[in-house]
Amino acid sequence: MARPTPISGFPELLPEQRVVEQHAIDTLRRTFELHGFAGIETRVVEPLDRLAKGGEIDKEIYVLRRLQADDSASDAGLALHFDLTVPFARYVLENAGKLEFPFRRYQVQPVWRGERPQVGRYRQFTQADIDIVGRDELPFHHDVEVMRVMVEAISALPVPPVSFQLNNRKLIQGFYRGLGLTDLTAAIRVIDKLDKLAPEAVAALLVEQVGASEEQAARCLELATIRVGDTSFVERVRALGVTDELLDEGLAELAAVVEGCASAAGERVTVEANLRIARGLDYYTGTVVEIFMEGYEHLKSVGGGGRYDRLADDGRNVYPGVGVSFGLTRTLVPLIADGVLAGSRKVPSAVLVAVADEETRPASDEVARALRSRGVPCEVAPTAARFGKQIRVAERRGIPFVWFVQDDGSHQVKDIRSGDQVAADVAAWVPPAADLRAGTVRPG
RNA sequence: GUGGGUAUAGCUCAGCUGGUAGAGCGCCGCCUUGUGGUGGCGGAUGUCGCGGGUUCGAGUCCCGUUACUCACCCCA
Repeated sequence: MARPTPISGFPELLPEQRVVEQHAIDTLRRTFELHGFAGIETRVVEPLDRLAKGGEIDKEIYVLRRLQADDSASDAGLALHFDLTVPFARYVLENAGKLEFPFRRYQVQPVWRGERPQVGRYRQFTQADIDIVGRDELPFHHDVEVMRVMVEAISALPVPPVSFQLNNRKLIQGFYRGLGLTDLTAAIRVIDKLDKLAPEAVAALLVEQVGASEEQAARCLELATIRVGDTSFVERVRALGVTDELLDEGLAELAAVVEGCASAAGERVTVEANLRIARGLDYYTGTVVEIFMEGYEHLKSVGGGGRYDRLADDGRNVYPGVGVSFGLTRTLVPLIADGVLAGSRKVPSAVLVAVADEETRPASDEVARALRSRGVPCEVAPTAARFGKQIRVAERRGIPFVWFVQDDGSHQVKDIRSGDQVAADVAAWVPPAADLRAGTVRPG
């Protein structure tokens, strides 16, 4: 059979690359759990009518169908989830009686979208989400909290610096209302084009499509170009002379989030108020965030999220939520491809136990057993080849140590990077902590 | 969904106006008979994406097809 070819948009990693992803997941999980977020995993399918809400994303949904399905099949109308928020909202409703609110959870799972793949854009990709959801109400301080947790989580990853660009929908909405603009959605859509169009062109569109006066359009642009790393945006917005209650509320909230995240931020993660960030999705009602990675701005955001006052609604209760999503695949796959990140070795083993000849393989097996009993990952040489070849087996796999059982029954362990070989006690030897497990390295 | 590019060894690629396929790296062996890496010598490997056409002859030209890839759209 001819060699199979990859399927575009469905990335697969080699073992030494998977190490990077696994390490990132472990790191995120540690931070999430430190903050009391519970891990859940939802099924990968949802009823199609729950996923399809009339958005453009609809046509990107993969539906599930049995090859021999007839119309009455019970799996008719199932589809793969395209994010983790919709399944989570459903999960909350389904288990509302068994969950404690406010409920905080993290979730790291693949999602599927039938888009045309490109760099950083896949049809199957893994997201890491954290959300906090309340019943009927969710105090604002959770907005600050959830952003802080993600700032901390990403800070612990060995990725290039990332930037949290924060805004608040109340601020935008209040500003536009105070300005006298009515079609908020249209205005946001036009402002979003600042990426591609010159400010003058955007202003023209505001006049044409949103019905703004030239004066109003100018004000909108002034707002949209405010971008600062502290709370000084409050004064700058006020200076624009628009007054509105909702605007005040939005300003206060955004200031609180920016300030709250500042102490968690550092060299690896910066936080800014960027008043042109809106996010396309309609369900955001307050805090919004988009995350960008330095040197990888062409990927667009590597994460995003915000506040949604109606995450879920069962008719009796509403469940407001606030959350952030981090695109693991989008972040990691390009970094791995560029050689920015790599696995430290191809196998978990820290030690290869050499085999002198097949008659003494049991002695080598015994060494491995002893090492494993102390938590040292190791494997026994596949063949009793010349020692030079056995060392090469280790070298190819990136295994740092080779263990030899001498003819007289004594033991030696060799660090094949330095060539140093020393006597070792099979009942006590452990590798340096840095060599114990495969990890992520930055070759560049 | 729309438009462009590409497809040759494990990898990166060369192969001119058509004449039975190459390099570098990697891999294997030996120099080196129980200790790798450097060096020297030797060696193996391809349905040239797939199908059809033109031709005495196609990796090369034409048509089709599939896959990958880039851009638009949109998003993590």
